[in-house]
Amino acid sequence: MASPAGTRNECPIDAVLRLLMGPWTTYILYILRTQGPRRFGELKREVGGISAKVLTERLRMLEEARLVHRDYQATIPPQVTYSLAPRGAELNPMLDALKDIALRWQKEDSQAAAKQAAE
Amino acid sequence: MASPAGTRNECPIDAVLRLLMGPWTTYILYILRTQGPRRFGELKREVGGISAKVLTERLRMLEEARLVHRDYQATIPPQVTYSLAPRGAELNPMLDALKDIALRWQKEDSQAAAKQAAE
DNA sequence: TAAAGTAGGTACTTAAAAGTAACTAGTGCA
DNA sequence: TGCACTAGTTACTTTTAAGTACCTACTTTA
Repeated sequence: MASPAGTRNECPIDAVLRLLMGPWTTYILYILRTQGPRRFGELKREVGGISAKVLTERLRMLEEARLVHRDYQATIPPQVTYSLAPRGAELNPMLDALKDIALRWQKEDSQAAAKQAAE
Repeated sequence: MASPAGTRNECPIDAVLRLLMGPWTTYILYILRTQGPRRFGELKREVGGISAKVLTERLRMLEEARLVHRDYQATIPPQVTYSLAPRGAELNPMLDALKDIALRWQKEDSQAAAKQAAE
């Protein structure tokens, strides 16, 4: 990935998009947003299909970016709970706006496809 | 990329994010948004560092998603002009909101880093 | 005559990301 | 006794995306 200095490397929009882009990421945030705090195992089951490795990677990245908060209880067995941090909640209006657009486009496209099929 | 059916494959937010996520994509849209319609070669020079292959890929993808409009004039040499389509403009409020958040976080983080260094 | 510009396409290589499987420690349970 | 549970980690393999380099046809310009 060349991306010479002075172009997109310093673009703050890209920095945020890079957090959201990988597979599963928005889905993880969606679950924490709508279902509330979740433990590692619950999250893994609810996301469905994600490996422990990738889930850990995503959570570590989101934690480092302070979108998600990690609460570790050193009980036996250990209990780790993830929740949406304030910064994660700041994304909500943006994600809602994005969802509106995405749903509208999806609807438009399926209507166009149906019209196409009827002709 | 496993992503079993019924999870993120059908998530419309992910469908839109997948359009924006690759390197260069938001930068291409940014140029069309702020500088207006641009020809292929101009775009390539202004993005700076992108290869013709990847620029073509991105433009084809954005065209297929109807975010960008491609105007081909079969002159010699051919003249191809790309412009932001209505759908591309629909993203503007969302991208502006994202930019606000991204700039705020960047500022917060650099202030925190400066404070850290001063201690 | 040869280079440069037009808008790409094609083949090949490389690097990053994702997936898979096995492993950890300590306890509860059958 | 041995498996399952907790929340991961590690090593290895595969897939995907991106980068590099070279090619096209036709014209203008030096």
